[in-house]
Amino acid sequence: MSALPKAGRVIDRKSGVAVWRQIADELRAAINGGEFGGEGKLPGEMALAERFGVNRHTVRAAIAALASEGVVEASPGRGTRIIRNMRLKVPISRRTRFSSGLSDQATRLEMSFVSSTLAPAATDVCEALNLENGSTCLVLETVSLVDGIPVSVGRHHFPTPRFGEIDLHFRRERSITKAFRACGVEDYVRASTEITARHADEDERRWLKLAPGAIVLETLAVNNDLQGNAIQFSKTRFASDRVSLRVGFEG
Amino acid sequence: MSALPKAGRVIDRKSGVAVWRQIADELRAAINGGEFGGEGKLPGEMALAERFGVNRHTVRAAIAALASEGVVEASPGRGTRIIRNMRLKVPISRRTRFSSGLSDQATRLEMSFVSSTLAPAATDVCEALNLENGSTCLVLETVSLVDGIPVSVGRHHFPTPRFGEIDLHFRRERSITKAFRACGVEDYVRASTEITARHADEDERRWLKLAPGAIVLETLAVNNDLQGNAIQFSKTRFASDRVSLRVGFEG
DNA sequence: TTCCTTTGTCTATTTATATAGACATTTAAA
DNA sequence: TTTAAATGTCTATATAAATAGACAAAGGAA
Repeated sequence: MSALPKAGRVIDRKSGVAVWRQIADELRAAINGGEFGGEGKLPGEMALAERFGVNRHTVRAAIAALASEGVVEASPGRGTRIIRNMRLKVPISRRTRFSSGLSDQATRLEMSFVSSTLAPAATDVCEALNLENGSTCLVLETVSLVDGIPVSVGRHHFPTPRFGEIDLHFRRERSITKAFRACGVEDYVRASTEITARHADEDERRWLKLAPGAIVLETLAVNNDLQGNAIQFSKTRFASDRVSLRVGFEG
Repeated sequence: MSALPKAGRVIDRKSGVAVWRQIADELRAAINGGEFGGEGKLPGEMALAERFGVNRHTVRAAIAALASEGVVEASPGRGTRIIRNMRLKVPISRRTRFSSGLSDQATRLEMSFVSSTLAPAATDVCEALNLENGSTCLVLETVSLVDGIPVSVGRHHFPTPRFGEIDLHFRRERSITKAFRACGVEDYVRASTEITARHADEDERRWLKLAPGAIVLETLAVNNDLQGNAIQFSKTRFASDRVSLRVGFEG
């Protein structure tokens, strides 16, 4: 829609967002978009300052933020190298489990246990799971790491008494699919998923090691067993600059 | 995960995001989450200042930002009323068209024409549509309005020569489904969708009337005709605080 | 080596953000 | 009408962000 080439200044100075942070976000997006992929390093600070129409020191602040995220590494004389530039494609389809669709994109996949609680579920959870209002659910909280980098935090609700001890199985197996199997559920399918985006809150920033102001993609999903009973309600929040959600309808 | 009640201060002062903007985003999220739904108005400025641990003037800056977005309206003596608090649920399923899944949530649905262009398509578009690299596509740009509020901007690619004049049909019908029908496509299905989130750029802010720093949900979708030929590649960007994407697998 | 480029560090100045307090204005309720 | 509670508007001050310039230090290439 814009007639200008992308060299123009895309900085908004009345937004309540510091210029260095806007530049850091632009650069992160450009890196993830592969703009500097060939060389593997950023243009010089002076060149970036000219490109964004700001002072060199402002660019330095942006680069410092990216360096503290582990995205780039600067060294005098050599320039600023790009460390991480891939965005994981997370499949969202009728039958995808966490690990199966990712194994070709990463070498090390973990789903770690954070906590588990037995508590009455909120109204929306009960509705999603077709439970009577106030029913007790087992709530399991997890963090998923890909090659050691946290990509998502999940809060999973399971109806009791059927899955009242699924957390024990999960802690042993580190897999929800296997934990289900240990509870007698051979297979399950995704019934629905709702996706929103917003700024990460304090807890999400801590678990996902996100910079303040970062964005999370939140998915609300319901899984059914093969008899059509709702067996899991999950709220998963992905670090949006590390993933893209890939929705497929083939399965 | 946090043990504190939500009254605690969630403001990050080294984030590069102004405190008033953080508060505005928190309040918008709280409004959309229905926290003040019962009364239909915000707590007083002093109460909010105490809740966030900031000065009253900082809260005022946040409320001014929300007022300019049309989310709230303040008047002396009466307080700050909430104007808009609903988040549209946009269905993403195998067979959903823009208007069909939304008609029960809004009274007025429009899809307006912005521009159309005939041009060689980029590599990723050609791949998605199974075209030879550099093939010419018809590019249609649209804005979708729900009850007069813009919720998404779309850029749709159609292969030529088959759909070289679909823009004319769209301008007459204001519906992609009907425009397809005029081109001899009786029905079509969603083949894949990829979803990401990021900050809105200048053009998106203008078309969607978004505040600086706002978030958009971006979907990349491919539609096939019933013979399995890719006939449409669409990039749609939704104002994230006005919608949630509802993925369903029933159809 | 020498030269040039690149990042790192310092000082200084200007502008934007945030806090603090005082007081006016509007509205609804006692 | 009186009172209380709410937003609106001003002044003043402290802190953070951004700009500007100068020079040091490290790395790569001729």
